[in-house]
Amino acid sequence: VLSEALLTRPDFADSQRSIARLALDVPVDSLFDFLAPGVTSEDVGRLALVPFGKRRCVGVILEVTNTSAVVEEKLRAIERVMLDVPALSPTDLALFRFCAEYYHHPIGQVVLSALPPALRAAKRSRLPGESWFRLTPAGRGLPAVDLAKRPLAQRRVFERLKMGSLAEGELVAGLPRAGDALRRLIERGWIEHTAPPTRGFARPSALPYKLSAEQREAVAQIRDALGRYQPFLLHGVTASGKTEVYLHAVEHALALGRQVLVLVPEINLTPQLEHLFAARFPDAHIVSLHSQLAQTPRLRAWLDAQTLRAHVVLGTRLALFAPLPKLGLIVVDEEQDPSFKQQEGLRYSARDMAVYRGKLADCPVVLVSATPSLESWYHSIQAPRQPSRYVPLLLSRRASALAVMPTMRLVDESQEQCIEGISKSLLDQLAIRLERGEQSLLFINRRGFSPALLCQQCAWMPECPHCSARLVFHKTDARLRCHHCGHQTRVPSHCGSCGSFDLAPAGQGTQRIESFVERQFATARVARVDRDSTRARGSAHRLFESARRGEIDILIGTQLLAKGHDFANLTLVGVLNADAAMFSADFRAPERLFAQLVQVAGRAGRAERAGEVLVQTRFPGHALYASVLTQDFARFASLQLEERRLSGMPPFSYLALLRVEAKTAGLAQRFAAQAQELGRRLMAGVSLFDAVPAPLQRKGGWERAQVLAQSKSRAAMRRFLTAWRPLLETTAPRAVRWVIDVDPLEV
DNA sequence: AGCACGCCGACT
DNA sequence: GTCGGCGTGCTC
Repeated sequence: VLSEALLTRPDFADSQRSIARLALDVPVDSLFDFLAPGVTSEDVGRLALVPFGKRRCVGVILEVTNTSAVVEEKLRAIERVMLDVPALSPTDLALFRFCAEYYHHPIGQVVLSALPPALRAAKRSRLPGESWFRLTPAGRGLPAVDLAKRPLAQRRVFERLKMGSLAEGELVAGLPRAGDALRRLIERGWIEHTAPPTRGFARPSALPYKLSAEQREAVAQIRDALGRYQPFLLHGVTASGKTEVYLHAVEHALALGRQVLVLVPEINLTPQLEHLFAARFPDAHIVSLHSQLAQTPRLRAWLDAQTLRAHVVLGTRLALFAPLPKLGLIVVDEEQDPSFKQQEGLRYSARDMAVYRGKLADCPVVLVSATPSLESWYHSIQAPRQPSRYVPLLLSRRASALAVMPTMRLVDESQEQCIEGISKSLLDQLAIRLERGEQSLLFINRRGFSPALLCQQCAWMPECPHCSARLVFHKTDARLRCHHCGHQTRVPSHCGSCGSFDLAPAGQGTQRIESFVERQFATARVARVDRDSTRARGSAHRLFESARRGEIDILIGTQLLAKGHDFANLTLVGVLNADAAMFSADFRAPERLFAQLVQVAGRAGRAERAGEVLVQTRFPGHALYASVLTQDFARFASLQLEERRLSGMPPFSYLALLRVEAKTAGLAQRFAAQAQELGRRLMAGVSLFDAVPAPLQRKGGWERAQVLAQSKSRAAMRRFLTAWRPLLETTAPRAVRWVIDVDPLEV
């Protein structure tokens, strides 16, 4: 009787075996169990190669147990634990878990999307860079006689490691078949991988930087917070020296032997910032991480971060997931920038997750902006005893006494003569700058020649066959392009509706402004900066450099141009289509316009010459412009917050958006409506808006609908989504694609 | 997501 | 009689 009972007790039967639970890149919110002989809880966080269906996948070991709910026959064995890659730390895993839970995204996809693509690919050759090795305790205690029996290469490796840990290169120098020797020694448990010794830093070699009183105060507060969790909102007008403040903070963190993570919105900004960091911290190893990096350098940077070789990781939102065992400071520059929110797959906000990561790592998180998001701003103005409070750090003046704020002026388009969308006042000012040998910038957030082609007879306009959008006319290569799906065609010779040959471009884009300006100012050196002109790798950098050297008189471009770049000789900025934001249904449009205008205005007059900004508008009386003109963010923010409070929008509520896509509008709409109905029955402190077509109803051949959920309580929203999602999973027809977007940017 | 299985229309 | 369409279901 006893033996029977023992045999049927699963935990007894299982106590001898080891089962690893892995995160795999499948859209299922569960872990997968594998037989894993010899794997212990020490291996949690390691990557492993497993057979999965007909495939073979890389997964991450998240748990090690000895029981499984899966029937015995189904369990398969791990093929190999990847011991050459260090394990992800418990803190890294905690971040992934939180991310999966908060964004209601499958854990496996969160974990795997955080890994560099080179590690995700199952078939992988040697890791780049150098591994470091050391003797294990068993190796140190190894009797000399045992060693004497080993082949020569193994003995030599062993001898070399007696002196301390070594990089692979030095370890195997001059040894034949050294790879085998290393493997054998690892198998015997005599040597193991280890982290390379951390390099110490010399103090920054550059001259001491003179900080203003405000800057010093800001640095002091961040420095005092090193070693504990504390978010800051570093808010300063453009050119107030925000970068200098966080560089000082970085210096303090490095001096304590901590690693630093710096997130920036644009790939374009990383080389510039990398140079700045390299110059300031010559002894620190600075790596950058962004999606344009080739696989091998990206893997290398990632491993450098994980093995403590890198002191500073600088990158775009994906750098948030870089493993940093000694993380001591996080900086999010231009924290309001929409590019911190990923718009497909795992729809995470790198800024919000950075704050959580700071909590996990017990370190300060510095959000930096001249025009903070209203969410961050609201956190920073709440009563000091509020636990969620971000400590405000204010820089109210430009750093150089000589650099005055640019003046802003509205130009009423309805009162002025405009040629090709440019007013007489702006043309006059451009002429003046040319005469003085100063640079100008024309900002128009629309690439192409004109946003539409218009039949002069019947007002027909070519539209994208896959999207509910007009095709944009690109004159340089005589094509019509869809800016939403990439579809393109030749320019039609005649109207698709009435057959007339009288088709004309309607409205202005960067190309049209460029050609007009070139005609108007024949001697001026004109350059256009948009996604089309900077497609080739490095071309953006070359354009900016050439502008910086003063080889360009008039820059014309989209928001690519608005960010971060300093042109000392630039004294005039013209803004051409600011009004577009007024027609947007999105409740964040004013906030974005304000940020964009302040940002682009910040390009003017960064040195001693005063800058001037002309904003062309048809609505000069609009309330929004009153606060833009003063560039008074606090005033703008308090007006906006009042509106948000009245409308119950964030930061006074939390939003989640169910986005539905299907091949027919009916199907998308039906599922959205059904989802709303299902949700309505669960409701607990969450209100659901009616299912509606998405702002861009058709995109890339998919019809889109959406349901907005709103709640006063973040916890209630989380509970609601947790209950709603399984209902959607079981009821969604296969022809429907759907995703829950938590804290959506545009609704 | 992949990748199989499976059950109905046009082809050697 | 087979090739292949994509609907349905599973992967430890």
